[in-house]
Parts: sequence; structure tokens; C-alpha cells
Amino acid sequence: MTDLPLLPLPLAGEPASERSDAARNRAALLCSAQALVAQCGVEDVTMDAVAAHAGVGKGTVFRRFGSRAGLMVALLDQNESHWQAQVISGPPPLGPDAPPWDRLEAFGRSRLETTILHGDLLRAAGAAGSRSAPAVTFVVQHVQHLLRELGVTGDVRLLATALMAPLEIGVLDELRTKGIDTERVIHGWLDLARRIVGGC
Amino acid sequence: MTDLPLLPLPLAGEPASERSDAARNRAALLCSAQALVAQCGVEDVTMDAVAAHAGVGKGTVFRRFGSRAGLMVALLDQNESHWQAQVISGPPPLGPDAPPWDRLEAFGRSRLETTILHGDLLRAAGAAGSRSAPAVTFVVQHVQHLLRELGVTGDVRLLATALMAPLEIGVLDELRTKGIDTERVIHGWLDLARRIVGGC
DNA sequence: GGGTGAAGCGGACTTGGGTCCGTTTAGTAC
DNA sequence: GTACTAAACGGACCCAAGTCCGCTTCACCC
Repeated sequence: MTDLPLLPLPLAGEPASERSDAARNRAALLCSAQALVAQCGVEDVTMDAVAAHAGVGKGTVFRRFGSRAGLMVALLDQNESHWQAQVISGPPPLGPDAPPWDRLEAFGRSRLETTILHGDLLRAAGAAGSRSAPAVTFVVQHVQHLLRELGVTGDVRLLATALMAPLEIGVLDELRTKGIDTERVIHGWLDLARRIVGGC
Repeated sequence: MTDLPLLPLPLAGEPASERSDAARNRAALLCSAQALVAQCGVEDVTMDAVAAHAGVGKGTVFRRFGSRAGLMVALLDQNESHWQAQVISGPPPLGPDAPPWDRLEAFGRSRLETTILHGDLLRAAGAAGSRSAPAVTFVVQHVQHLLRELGVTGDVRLLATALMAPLEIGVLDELRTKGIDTERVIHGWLDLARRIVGGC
């Protein structure tokens, strides 16, 4: 226990590891941000408040996350990693060991719920939030994989993107303000999925 | 020419007509905004600049348009009305007098181009821009109409929404940053449309 | 353990969106 | 023409995002 060679985990895809103080601040900031969001809602959390709560200067927040939207993306990524784990290695039908169609169905349902749950964060993250975050990449790749397993041919990459596009927070918000409830959205999405997979 | 009963056009759907000075300012502001956008790009147009250019106070801009995003939406609506006219009564295949499938194909292509053309405005308009604007309603309703003509059954409303979702600026931006070019997007979209219409 | 340089830090400062409220004006009724 | 009111106006003001730069700290190497 004296000098255990407990390396700082130089895992594969890491982006040239942070200095220890930087890493500590990142963690503290994420933690503070989450606490403040829980306390007063996403809208009312200011960058100053997050900085003060974490006991660092405001410059540090922007150095770490680039912008308010960036901070929100970081919070999202944190929240979504648990969900991703469920997809990759959780119990069926969302996880492996279920027929691909069942997985796709569960995936869509689950994705919809997650999106609505994190609606405020997603809106605050803006363009950076719903798109270009690692989250989207994961979603699209997984759907791509399932579609292939279901025998879909053609430009599967684009079909996967198209299949997930109607579950973006923007579209869902629009549908909801027009009085379309979640259950109907899910049904419509399953219909779409069936048509893409080719039920004939 | 003395006292022509040239009414202030109390057209049907008008929202309880504006006072004349208000209407004049709205027009001046839209005009100034468009000029400034053309001159320095959407990003660099500030609300103060628009107000100054139009010769009104800043408060007036916000009274008329609510927010920066609102102003951008107004600009978009102005720009899109011409396009809508083309769809409703322009020459085929976009306009009437073409088989529905040809119209749908032309519609998708044209919509994609329009979206990319107005990309900056759409991004600046944020959630209010791509969604909930009258523009979206028009697009979805038209697609709904075409799908019905093509014999699509089911929840056509949702299918229309789903079909147009991948042509939103956010999705397009993502695809483009990943090196997918416009032609491929169109092909993918046509494939999707074919699957929805049911090509078997 | 001391020197060195790059990375990180902090908080004053700038900028621009959005609000507020006292003043002005269009439209109407007499 | 005058009186009146609701709507519109304008610009000072407020607030929060984002920048800047001189100072500090970490990590690494003699």
C-alpha cells in the first residue's frame, strides 16, 4: 500500500491525459453542475454559480468545457454512459441475447424515454447536444448494427440516421406541443422501423 | 385618389392588425436585418445594429420579434414564402400537375437545398427556427398530402414528420461534418421515401 | 530537491441579449 | 379640433456568457 504502481489509467482512447489538478477540477465542476441542476433546474444554473460552487474561477469552467453548451454536453455524456452500458451489456431485450427486432424495438422505446428525461439538458446543450456528441455516434452505430442483423441492405448508415432523427428532442417537442402523446409516437416509430426493415 | 377606400388589408388570418407605426417599423426592421445579414453574415449581426440601421430603439426590435431567434424566424418566413409559392402553384415537378412520386422526389431535393441555403439563419433561429414555425407545418402537411396520394396508410402524420426529420439542418450538419455529401444524402432520403411508400 | 516550461488558474473586463418604465403617438369618440 | 386611452417607443440598465492576461502549479528532468 506504500507505493502501489496504481497507474493513472492510461486507457486507449484518452486524449493525452489531463494534469491532476485539471482532472480534479473537471470532476468537481461536473459534480457541482449536477447538484445545481438538480436544485434549481437547468435554465437557472449560471456558469458563475457552477464555478463558485466548485470553488474555482470562472475561467476554469470555460477552459474545461468551452461553453455553457459544452458543460451541458459533458453532463449528458455522464448521464448517458449508464444507459449505453445497458445497451451494450445489460439484460435483454435492450441488451444482447435477444432477437434483433426485439432489441430494435426496445432501443427505440428506451431512447425516446431517455431523450425526454434529459430534455432540459438537451435543449440547453443546443446543436452540440443532440448532434456531434459521442452519444449520437453510439446511437447511430448501434442501430446500424441492428439493421444489418435484420438483413437491411443499402446505405444502412443513412437509414440508421433517418430512423433516429424523429426521436430527437426538437421533433419530440414539436409533436408534444401539438398534442401527440408518447405512445402514439412510439407506434409511429415502430411503423417506420418496420417499413425500413421491409416487412413484406 | 382623394379618399380611396384602400383598406389596410384586413386579410383573413391576420392577428388583429398592427398600428401603422408598428407595421412600418416591422418592415423597416426586417429590411435592415436582411441587409445586415447579407453584409456581415448572420453571426455578426447584433440586435443593436439592426435597431440602429432601422433608426429605431432596441426595445422596439424586441417588442416586435421577442428575441434574436424570433427575428431570425421572421427572416426565414419571409425567405421561405417564395419557396412555398413554388410548391403550391409553381411549375412541375415541384408544383402541381406531376405524379405524386415525382413531386415528392422534387420536394425532398428542393427542401434539402433550401435548408442548406438558409443554414445560418436556421442555426441562429435555434429550436424556434427549424420547429414550430409555420414553415414546418407547411412542409409536414404537404408531405402528408403526397403520401396519401401515393396510397400510404397508417399514421401518415407521423410518417411525414419522420420522413422530413432527417432533412433538418442539425442532421445535415452532422452528416456533412462526417464527410457525407449532398448527393448521397438525397439518395439515402429517396431510399427512405421508397420504403415508406412501400415499393414492393 | 531545485530548475524549467508548459499547462492550468482566476477574476476583472467586454460584449450583447433582454428588460423596464417614463414618454410619445396613433386611432377613436365627441 | 380636442380629449382620451391603449399601444408603441427608446435607450438606460441589468445580467450572464465568454475573453484575456499576469500569476501559480504541476510534472518532468537533471
